[in-house]
Amino acid sequence: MPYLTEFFKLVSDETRLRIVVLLAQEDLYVCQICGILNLSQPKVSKHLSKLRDLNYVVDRRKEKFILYSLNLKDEVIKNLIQDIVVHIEQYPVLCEDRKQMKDKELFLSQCRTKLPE
Amino acid sequence: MPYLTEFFKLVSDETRLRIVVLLAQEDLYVCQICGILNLSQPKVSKHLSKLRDLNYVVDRRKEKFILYSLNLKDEVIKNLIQDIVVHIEQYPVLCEDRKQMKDKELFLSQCRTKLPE
DNA sequence: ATAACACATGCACGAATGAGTATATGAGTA
DNA sequence: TACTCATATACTCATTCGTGCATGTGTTAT
Repeated sequence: MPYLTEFFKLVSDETRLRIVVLLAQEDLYVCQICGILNLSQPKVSKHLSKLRDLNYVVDRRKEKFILYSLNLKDEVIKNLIQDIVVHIEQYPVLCEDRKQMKDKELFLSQCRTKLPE
Repeated sequence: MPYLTEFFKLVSDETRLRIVVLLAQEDLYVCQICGILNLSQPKVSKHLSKLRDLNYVVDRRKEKFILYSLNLKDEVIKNLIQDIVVHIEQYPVLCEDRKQMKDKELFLSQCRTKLPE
């Protein structure tokens, strides 16, 4: 059960919940997350590192960039996050984040170089 | 969304998660919770008061005793707790709590007076 | 009224946490 | 090699949090 409480503690921080929900919808680079959430890079990086240290996300380098993806192992947790995404209209902040994510140009402008792929 | 993060913070504490999962299965008196979890009364009471202040549980007095019940409003949260209960075999601590709960005599012995009903 | 019991709360303390700023690392490019 | 950019980390600080112990409140029974 430490897995459950550990995860709950992580997503009890609004920023981290927003990141997790974003990653549940799409793999993202750090600069994209900063752009979408409109938060400073160190802040985002620090939260990502917490998630990474505890293995809830994994990262892989792509040239100059680092791509993060979700890495949930517990079925209950996976269901939870999926359920949040399904009911995302109920959560204005998460909903807004999703819109920002879809608006490619906006968050791309955060990164001064063009992204891989 | 504050509702989500607020709840996650509450259940990021192991004791509170155990209490919430217990109450998801059965309404309980404080002394019963103490007995089942084998924790001091002030500790249990304090956690209950946090849950109560934020309206995730409600209490009603029955004679000398106070009965607590769960009071979840968000569908996603309700699903989550139900899902934990359904998969409870995966969480040894919660599983053990459930056994203690079913073993009436054990936790009744915690209270020196006989319970209502 | 007093005592016993169920429960709540106040206080003190150490530990963990999130934020901001500055700086370090590491890859690509000229 | 020097420089730029993407990302990570170190440091400080204020705040929050969980715990244990003692005590307060409200109810029942004698």
